[in-house]
Amino acid sequence: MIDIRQMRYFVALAETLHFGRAAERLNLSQPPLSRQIAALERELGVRLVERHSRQASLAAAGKRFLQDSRAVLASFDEACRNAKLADEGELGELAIGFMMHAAYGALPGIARRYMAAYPGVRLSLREVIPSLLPQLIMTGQFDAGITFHGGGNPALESRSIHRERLCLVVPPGHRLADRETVQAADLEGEALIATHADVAPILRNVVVDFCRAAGFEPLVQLEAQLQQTIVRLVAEGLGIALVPETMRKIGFADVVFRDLEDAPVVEHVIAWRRGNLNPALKPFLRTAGIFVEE
Amino acid sequence: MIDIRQMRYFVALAETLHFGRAAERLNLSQPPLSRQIAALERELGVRLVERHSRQASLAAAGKRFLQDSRAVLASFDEACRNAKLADEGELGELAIGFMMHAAYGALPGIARRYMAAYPGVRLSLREVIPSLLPQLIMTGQFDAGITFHGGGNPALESRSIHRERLCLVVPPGHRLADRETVQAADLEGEALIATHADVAPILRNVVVDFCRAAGFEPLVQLEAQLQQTIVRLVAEGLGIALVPETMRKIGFADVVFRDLEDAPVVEHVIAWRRGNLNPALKPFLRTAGIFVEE
DNA sequence: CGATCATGATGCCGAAAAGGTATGGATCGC
DNA sequence: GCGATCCATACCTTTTCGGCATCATGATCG
Repeated sequence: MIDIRQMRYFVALAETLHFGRAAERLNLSQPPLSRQIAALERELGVRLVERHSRQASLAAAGKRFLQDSRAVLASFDEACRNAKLADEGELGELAIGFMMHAAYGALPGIARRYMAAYPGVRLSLREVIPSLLPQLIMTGQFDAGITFHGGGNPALESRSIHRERLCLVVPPGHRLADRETVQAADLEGEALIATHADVAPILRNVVVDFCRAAGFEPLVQLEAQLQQTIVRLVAEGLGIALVPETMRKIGFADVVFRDLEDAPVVEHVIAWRRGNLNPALKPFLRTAGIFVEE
Repeated sequence: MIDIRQMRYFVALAETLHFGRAAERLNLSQPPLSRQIAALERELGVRLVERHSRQASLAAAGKRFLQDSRAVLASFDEACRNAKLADEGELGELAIGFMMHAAYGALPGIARRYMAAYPGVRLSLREVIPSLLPQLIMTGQFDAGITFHGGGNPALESRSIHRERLCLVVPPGHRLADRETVQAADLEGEALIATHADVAPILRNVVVDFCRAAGFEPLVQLEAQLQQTIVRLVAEGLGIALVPETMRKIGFADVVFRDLEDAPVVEHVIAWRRGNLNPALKPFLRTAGIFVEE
C-alpha cells in the first residue's frame, strides 16, 4: 500500500532530482530511497521519474504527483497539528447559552476577550430562557451557560461572575415614585408584577422572599417572561415590580426606578457540566476569571 | 512517524466506534488496531478516543482529527489517481502554437473535440508567426504546432492535416477582375504583394515557384507579414497577390477573388518534437486524426 | 580510446515494525 | 456473582525497511 513516507521521499527526490542528495536530505542511504521510489511507481502503475545517467527528471505524471503530494503532505501535517490544538482548546467549537440579563453583565467582556485570545474556536452564543439552561447544559447542547444562581443540579458546577441588586420600578405619580429609598415593608398591599416561576424561578423567589422577610405575602397578579415586558406593564399602570438593575440602563419611558433598602441580590453564574470534555471550556472559564483545578 | 495507514485505521474506528468491528472492516484482527490507535495517539501526543466499557466515543481532538483525516485521505487517494490520469494524458497541460491560417482551417474543430474529450487537460492555444513555430516546438514551449509544411527539422515530426489552394486577389476594375479563371502566365508583369520570407517562407516560396513554373520571375515590390495586410494593400491598389483561400471567407471589401488554374497548394501540418514526453500529446494528435505508432 | 568517475539498481543481512493468537482485566447486564 | 463484551497486553511469526557492499551503465577526461 502506498504510504505517506513514500510521498515524502518522492517530494525530496523531485526537489533535488538526485537520488543520493535526496537520500541525504532524508537521513537515508541511497539504496532504500531507490527502492521506495521504485515501489511507489510500481504501486501507482506510473513512471514518475526519468532516470538519465547524469541527472533525473520528472515525467508529466511526476510533475502532477509532485504538486498533489505537496498539498497532501501539507494538509496531513496540518491535521496532526490541529489534533494537538483541538486538544488544547485552541481549535474547535464552544457553545454558550445565556439569559438575557447576562448581555448587560459579564457576557460581552468575557466573549470579547475569549474570541481575541482563541480565534480558532468558533464561539456560538445563544440566548435562552434562564430556566431552560441547566437542562440544555446537561444534555450537552451548551458547554456552559450564564444564568441566575444554579438550579441545584449536582452534576452542574457553577461559579458566580456577577452580582446584581434588584430595584423598584413604579409608574410616575405612584405613591412610592418620589421616595428617596424604599423598604420592603412599603410594598405591602401593592400589586406586584413578577417573572413567571417557570422562566426564572430564582428571580421570582428572590422577590417573594424579600417580601416574606418583611412579614407579608406578595400579591402577584400578573406574570411575564421577560423583564422588559414587566417594565412595560408597570408603565401601563398595571402594577409595580422588582427588577434587576440592568433594566435601569435600558432607558424605559414612563417609569421611575427607585433603590431598595437592603435590596435583594441575584447572582449571575457560569454553570457547566462537571466532566464536560470540551477542551475549549477550561480556557473559556479562565477567561471569565474562573480557575478550576481538579 | 505517523502514517497514512494509521489515519485509515482511525477513520474506520471513528466511524464504527468499536475496535472489533473497525478491525473487521479493515480485514484486521482487533489487537493490531488497538496498538496502532494507541501509537497514533502517542505520536500525536493527544487522546483521540475515549474508551468506555460499552462503547468508544471521540474526544474533541478526535472529532477534529476525523474531519481532517477524511480530507487528507480523499486528497491522498486523488493524488494517486491523478498520477495515473496524468500519465494517460487525461490530466495536465498541453501547449499548442498555431499560425493564423490554422484558425480558418482544422484548428477549431480539433480544439473543440479535444477539449470535449479531455476536459482535464488545460489546453493553451497561442497564435505565432509560422516561421517561429519550429524553434518554439523544439525548445519545448509548445508541445505541437500547426504551421505550413514543416521546416525540414529532422527532430520534428509532422503530418498534413489540411490542404489549401491559393487564389488571386485583385482590386475591382483590375484587368483580371472579370476573368473567370486566371493562369500563372497572366500574372507576368504584375506587381505582386507577398509574405515576407522571414515570416512564412513556405507561403512565399509557393508563390514564387508558381510564377517560375510559368516561366517568369515574380515582381515582388511590397511585402507584409499578415495575409490580411496583403489583402488590404491590394484593395488600396498597390498590387495584386496570391493568398490562401481562407482569406476569401473573411469578406473583405474592395477586392475581388479569382480562382487560379492549377492553383498552388499549401499544406497545414501539425508538427511536434519526436520524443516529446507529454502524455497529452498523443491523444491530441489522435483527435487530429493522426495515429503514431513508433 | 580506454580509464575513471558519477549515479542509480540489486543482493544480502540485521533491525524494526506489523499482524495473528492467546489471554488478561474491567465493566455491564442478568 | 457469573457470563458476556470489549479493549489492552504478551508473545510469536512474518513482513518490511534500511544499511552495506557491489554491480551496471553512461559520461568525462587524459
